[in-house]
Amino acid sequence: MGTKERKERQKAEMREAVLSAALRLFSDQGYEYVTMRKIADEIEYSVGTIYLYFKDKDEIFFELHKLGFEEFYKRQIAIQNVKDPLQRLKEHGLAYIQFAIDQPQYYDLMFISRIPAKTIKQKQNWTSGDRTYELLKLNIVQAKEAGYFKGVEVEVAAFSLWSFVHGISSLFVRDRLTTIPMESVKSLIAGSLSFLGRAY
Amino acid sequence: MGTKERKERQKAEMREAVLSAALRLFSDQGYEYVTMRKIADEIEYSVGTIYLYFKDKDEIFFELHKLGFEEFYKRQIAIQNVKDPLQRLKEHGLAYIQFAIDQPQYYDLMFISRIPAKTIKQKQNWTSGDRTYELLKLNIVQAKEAGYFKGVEVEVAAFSLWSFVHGISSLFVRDRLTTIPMESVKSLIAGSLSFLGRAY
DNA sequence: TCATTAAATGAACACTGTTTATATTTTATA
DNA sequence: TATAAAATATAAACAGTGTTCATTTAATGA
Repeated sequence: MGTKERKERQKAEMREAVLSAALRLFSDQGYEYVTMRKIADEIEYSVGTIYLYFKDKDEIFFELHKLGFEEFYKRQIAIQNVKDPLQRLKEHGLAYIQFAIDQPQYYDLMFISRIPAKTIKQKQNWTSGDRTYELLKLNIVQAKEAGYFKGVEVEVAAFSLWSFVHGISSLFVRDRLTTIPMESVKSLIAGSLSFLGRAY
Repeated sequence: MGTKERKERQKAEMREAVLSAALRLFSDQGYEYVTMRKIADEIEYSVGTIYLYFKDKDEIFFELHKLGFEEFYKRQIAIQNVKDPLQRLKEHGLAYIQFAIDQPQYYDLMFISRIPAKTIKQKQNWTSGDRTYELLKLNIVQAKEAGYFKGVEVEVAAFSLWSFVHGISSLFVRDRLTTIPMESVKSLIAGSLSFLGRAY
């Protein structure tokens, strides 16, 4: 009598197949090149079928969004073994920017793309993002305990650091640094992180 | 025999009308809501006519891009009368962010929107942007002369400051700060600029 | 076996930017 | 001034987009 369970499993598999196809297209060419018909072709189903498993394209968008944040969080956690609080904070920033460089499409989706109006209201969606932000704040608190960030509120420091790395990342991802050769960009980024360190 | 001149004037007027309609739609709803047909409706011509005056939609995009940079540059210049080099630099940053808050659609177009592939190669396009960047570097040099930014390369400082204000601006423009009430955002921005000042 | 339910389809809708054959208007010349 | 030539404007068409829906096909349980 496990037909119900099997059906649910099949439904999950179908969703998985759609997402995996979307991800494949997405990683290759970026989000705007992912069309419903291309996904349908990829999984060898008709367009209409996708709409039996996903409300609309935005729902697929949001699932990718979630996947991106999971990968992102993993990378940030991996940095937590660095002992020195200051060094850890720097690695944190570096890992942030490196993610944007390695996975520009994901970074775009997560931090730059216009968020569908419907999605905004669901706060729950951002928990994966909040998680990393909490991690950043924790690292700042620990740096404070080690004597840094004297007289700076944690909220202000966190906002500043986020803005900074996001600024660099988004300029890179949206091709505003193309006049600068890639090598120079790397040394500029390194220099900038050092410069920001003076404010700690 | 002034028919040639008149024709040229009429051509310019038509381009002007198209741009002004595009700008109107654009300022109201943002770039993605500007369609060729809506522009045509607005100026009471058929769609095809627009293509006699503009190669494609990107050309209209780029004209708006230029207009935005002009307004942007004006604002930056207006700040140059501030005497104290440090204060001037801060006002510079504030003016930058304020532009993004006042004219989010323009800011988006200038610093966030994907640049059409064709446009990238025309370096000349970015002169208006370069102009402001040169102004920033000049202000940094002058701050250096006043004893700030010791041991920091001008290029690094300029890149850092730009990344910072762009980070804030683009998070704001692309709705990544919606969980924070607007009042808090303002004080966060003020706090951040002060925090960054510690690195000077 | 067969009626009922679920799943999949492909055509259609309304929209997008762009092209093009056709029609209209303006210009210059005979 | 009449007319051929050139410039300008138009509407329809093309290929693409996300989405919907009547219809067909497949799976289910009595």
